[in-house]
Amino acid sequence: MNRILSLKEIEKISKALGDPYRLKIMDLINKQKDWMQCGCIVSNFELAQSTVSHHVNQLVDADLLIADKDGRNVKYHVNKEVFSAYISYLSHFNKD
Amino acid sequence: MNRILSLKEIEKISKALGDPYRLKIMDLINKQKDWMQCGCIVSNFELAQSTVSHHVNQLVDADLLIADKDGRNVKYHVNKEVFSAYISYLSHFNKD
DNA sequence: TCGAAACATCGAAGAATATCGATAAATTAA
DNA sequence: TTAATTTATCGATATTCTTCGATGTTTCGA
Repeated sequence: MNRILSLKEIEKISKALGDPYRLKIMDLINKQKDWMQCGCIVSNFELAQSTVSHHVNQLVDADLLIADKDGRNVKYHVNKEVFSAYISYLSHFNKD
Repeated sequence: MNRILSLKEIEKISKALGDPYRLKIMDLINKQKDWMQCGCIVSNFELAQSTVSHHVNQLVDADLLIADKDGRNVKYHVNKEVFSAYISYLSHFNKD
């Protein structure tokens, strides 16, 4: 049922989460009911559009976000399955 | 009961886990029954002693490892409490 | 006391990442 | 078709990270 992540994927996910803006972007998208548009993210930070695009891309690359292209917009939502798998990996360090 | 981590701490932990060597070091220490000595870690990788020391320090800095100084040795063990708190934070992204 | 052992720290080189402005590509609206 | 909108990409620069060898510090053993 649960997807198993490789060490390389764990590394990529961790790296993606290791930045304050990316953490806040995740939070922002997670707070939305369904999805969130990229332009809306840009307006939340004092960063250039290209920089936000770069950050979001890293989150998509790490499979933490799923991008749905819709016309000229892109909508994002959190990949819960991957978070579960990540948590599952981390749980090894949690057990007695 | 569960410790609450700040965003800054979450970032630091994620960053600490975002490196293949550090992930393997965590694994190595976690597999030990009680604790692990630093020299033993060095012998597991093709890295200079100073580099391993640097990596281990980042893990200690992020509070993922607890260091017990014992004479001229240092013994490490996993900080399960912090892992619990980290997992607890990540669980926000996991809920429906 | 002196030398060896175990880690830490320092300084430097190279690699990777973050950030920006400019521009490109795709799509919608007029 | 043209102009505007949304996002992606590119090239450049600044910062941060990784890694090493050399050296420092502390502690143990002879």
